[in-house]
This record gives sequence, structure tokens and C-alpha cells, in this order.
Amino acid sequence: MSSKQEFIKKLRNSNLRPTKQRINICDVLFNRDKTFHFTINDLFNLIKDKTGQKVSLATVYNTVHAFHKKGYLKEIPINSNQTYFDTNVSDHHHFFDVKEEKLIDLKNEDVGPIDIQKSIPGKKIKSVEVLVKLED
Amino acid sequence: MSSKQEFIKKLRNSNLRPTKQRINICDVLFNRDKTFHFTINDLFNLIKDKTGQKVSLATVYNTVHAFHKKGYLKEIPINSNQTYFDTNVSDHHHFFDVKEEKLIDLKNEDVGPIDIQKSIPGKKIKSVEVLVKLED
DNA sequence: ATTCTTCTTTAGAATAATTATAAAAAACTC
DNA sequence: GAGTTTTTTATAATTATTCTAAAGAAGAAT
Ligand SMILES: [Mn+2]
Ligand SMILES: [Mn+2]
Ligand SMILES: [Zn+2]
Ligand SMILES: [Zn+2]
Repeated sequence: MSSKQEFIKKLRNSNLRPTKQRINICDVLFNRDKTFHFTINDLFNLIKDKTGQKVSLATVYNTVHAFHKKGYLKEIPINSNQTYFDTNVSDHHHFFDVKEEKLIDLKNEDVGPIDIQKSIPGKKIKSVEVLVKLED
Repeated sequence: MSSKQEFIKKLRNSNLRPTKQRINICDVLFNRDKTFHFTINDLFNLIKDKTGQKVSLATVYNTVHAFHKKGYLKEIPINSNQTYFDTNVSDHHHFFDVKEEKLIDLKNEDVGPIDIQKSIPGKKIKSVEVLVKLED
């Protein structure tokens, strides 16, 4: 089955109508081998470049948020004025190349288990994420 | 020597003229026992509350950036629309209480050494920071 | 297929955080 | 004090993001 059909199925299963805009966005986001880290603006421009079709900026925002809510995208906190998203939704760590402003995935085995020795009463740990900043 | 005199000295040493606005900001930021995590807006409001004197928002931004540049404040990357700053400029980790939107310092001993097993050619590690998100 | 309903897209307006501007005020130098 | 440089401030500009409301597309019912 073509990936387009997969996307349509996935969208339908998520109660999201498979519009051509959403399918194009899926194509840019998920038709790739490696994890993709991006800002909304990156994505907005890539859609034009890769599919030749314009999708309005509002729709890019809407779709990214819809996918985020469904758990198909992850938000990454970075010292930056723009929000980064990640197609790798698993719990994982990152390098951040400060000069290039680029995120690189770290495998969990590249970092090893992290043991948090402190706890706050009434709170439990939701996630543990390491950010390793890189310089030249 | 009063802390005010200390602040004046510190500002002079940093080639920053010790204006009453900057001294008030120092007072709010550095006259406290524990690490202080804040947004610009937090700080803006606290200055009014604690010192009874208004400092313009532009000056708060300017001063925070000046202090950041001098290394007296640290910027903390958080999933939020506002930038967080930290009076603890050492390399350290955080809890982030997602509900309260509050940062809590972790001592390095509470996390233990983190061993990064991967490297990127031509790049070296600048910092390693753990962010532990907390939920109820 | 036609109609009806609901969801989606879109351009543009609105909001909110941050940065830039430029004139007045304050701080230093001599 | 006169002259110079830095700082403050109100306000405008910028930027990322969200909101709005109308037009369009998709799905359901007939
Ligand atoms: Mn989101
Ligand atoms: Mn800064
Ligand atoms: Zn990632
Ligand atoms: Zn801290």
C-alpha cells in the first residue's frame, strides 16, 4: 500500500478528515527514514518545496497541534524564540548544536539510565529529558 | 557592608552604572537565600511590590539581558511562551512542575553524573542539563 | 446525485512576548 | 559646571502564535 493510503487510514483512525493539506503535511513529516526536528516555519517552507502546493500557515499550525494532541508529534523545549517539534515521540534525549540551531537525537543507550534521587510530595515524574548543548 | 553597597560594587566592576533601577532589580534578584526562577513579567511585578518603585518594562528587559550577558543570570529552556531565568548560574538540573509552571533546582548529587556516550565530530559538549517534568 | 451537516481551510485580524527607537534623564569625567 | 557617555522610558515595531469568521471540502442521510 502506498504511504498516502497509510496516511489516509491513520488520519481517519484519528478522527481527522484526510484532506490534501493534511496528507501533504504527513508526507513531509513522516515519509522519511530519520527523526525530523522542525519549527512551524521550517515545515511551512518545506511543504511548498517538496509538494509544490501551498498550505496556509494557519493550517500548518492547526495540523501540527492536532498531530501533537494525538501524540504523533512531540514538543521540544529549546532556548529559542520558536517552538521545535519532533517526529520521534518516544522519551529520548537530544544534542542541540547551538551554532547550527539543530537538534540531534540521542539514543537512550547513549546516555544511560538517569536516576532521580529527589522527589516532591504529591508529585510524580512525568518525563526525564537530557539536553546536551554542543559548541565548536 | 550593606548589600546595596555590594550591588553597586558589582555593577561598577561590570561596567554597568549603578542606577537606582538596577540596584532595585539586584535587590529583588539577589537578596534572597534560595535560587530564584522567574520570567520577565514576574520580575517586573515583583519590583513594584517589593521596592514600591516602578521600573519600566524596557529597563527590566535591558537589565536582565545585561546581567545574562555578564553571567549573573542563566536562561532556562522550558516549554512555555515565556523565557525563564535563573539566579543559579551553575550547571544544574531542574524539576518542572507542569501544573504550577514552576521550576525547582535539583542538586547534581540528586541526579548523579551523566555519561554521554556519543559524540559529534568537530563539536564538544558545552553543557548537560536534565529537565524532569512533574505531574500530580 | 442532492441536500444537509460537520469539519477544515484560509486570509486576515488580534494577542502577547520581545526588541528597536529616539528623546529626556541620569551618571560619569574633567 | 560643561561636556560626554550611558541609561531610562514611552512608544512603535517586530515576531511567533492564536483567533475569527466566512468559504470550501468531506462525510452522512436521503
Ligand atoms: Mn502544542
Ligand atoms: Mn538573553
Ligand atoms: Zn528528537
Ligand atoms: Zn535553577
